[in-house]
Amino acid sequence: MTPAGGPWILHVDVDAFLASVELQRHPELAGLPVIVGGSGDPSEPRKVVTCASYGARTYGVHAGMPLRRAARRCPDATFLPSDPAAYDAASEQVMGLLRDLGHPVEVWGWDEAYVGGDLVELREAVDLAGRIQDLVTAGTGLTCSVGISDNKQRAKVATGFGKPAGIHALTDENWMATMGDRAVDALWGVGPKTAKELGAMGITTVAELAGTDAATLTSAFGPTTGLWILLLAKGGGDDTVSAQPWVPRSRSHVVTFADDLTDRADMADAVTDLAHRTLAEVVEQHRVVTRVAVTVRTASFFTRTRIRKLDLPTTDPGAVVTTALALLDLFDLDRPVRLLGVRLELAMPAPASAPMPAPRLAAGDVAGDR
DNA sequence: TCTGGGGTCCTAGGACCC
DNA sequence: TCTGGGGTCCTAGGACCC
Repeated sequence: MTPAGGPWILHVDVDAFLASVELQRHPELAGLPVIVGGSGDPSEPRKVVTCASYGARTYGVHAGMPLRRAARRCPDATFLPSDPAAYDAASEQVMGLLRDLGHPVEVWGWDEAYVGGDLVELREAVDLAGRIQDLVTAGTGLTCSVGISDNKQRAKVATGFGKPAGIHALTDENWMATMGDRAVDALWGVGPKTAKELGAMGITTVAELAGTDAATLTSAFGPTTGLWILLLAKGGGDDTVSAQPWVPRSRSHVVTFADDLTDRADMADAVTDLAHRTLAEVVEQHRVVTRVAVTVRTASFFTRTRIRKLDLPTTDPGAVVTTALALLDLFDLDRPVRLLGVRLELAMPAPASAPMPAPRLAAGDVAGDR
């Protein structure tokens, strides 16, 4: 008998991606704890672990942990600087292998992708998952975990049960038995804040959330979010897999300073530099800036963002930098600044095939009739 | 032991217009 | 002149994810 659900979607997740790429490049470190982050110097303050190998994870080291704490927990680890170009290349290699299978591949960052297509029988999906694992390992030396379900959110949750290097399927038949008693934040898209708010409403488990009526959730979380988390709890989600390349909405850079800035001129210099760097990348991608945002984080971690729309979409450094500096000036800069950031929002290219929308004039809505 | 960097999407509220 | 109802644009802030 075929389990309810399908067509099936695979979520492919390369295990400990950054650390595993480094282990491929440094075979002598195989099996040893490897920690990627910062410039590779574990004594650096205000730097954190970007990725820990499974060897390092056994010491309690994980992504987001300050490097200095990681060094205390695992003094024998090898600390390596982050090398984005190497991860780009490895990622491209993995995604290329996936695409070669002939199914639609939706890339989700460096180390994740959804694979869709006409996988009607669960058996086919499981077979494909196994082939993907073999292919990726043969082609790159990396291992990956694969989750299978009939939508992306549930497939992603399934992957968690397969890690590392495993395959796991979540279907209508095993969803509640597997997830019902777990805390709501086990759902992909439900985080600590929503979990806390749900908790205050007496809803702590996935099964309880799934049994809550829609009106209760929409009044607490709004019409979109309320219905969405209800759908997630029932095992639902987005079931589309698009092979169309992702068009980024924005590009940004932030810097956390080793020592807080107190001099306004230094802050202006930093914002100018961030704006130039970010814009250069935008121009390289042949994109155009529509809005400029500046973020300031003070020593007390108080964080605020100011944003301004440009009069016209532009790639002019003068316009972008001037706007960024004007935004910086909107802040009270009388406290030490820990972080500054610049984000550039980008004009979305018009879809080539979409026809121009026809002008709409409804009866009784004639221009100038009021 | 203090808390990185790069993203996306949703909601709320004010301004403004019809 | 007052009032109601809708719609869009804009910014701020929150939440979440890798």
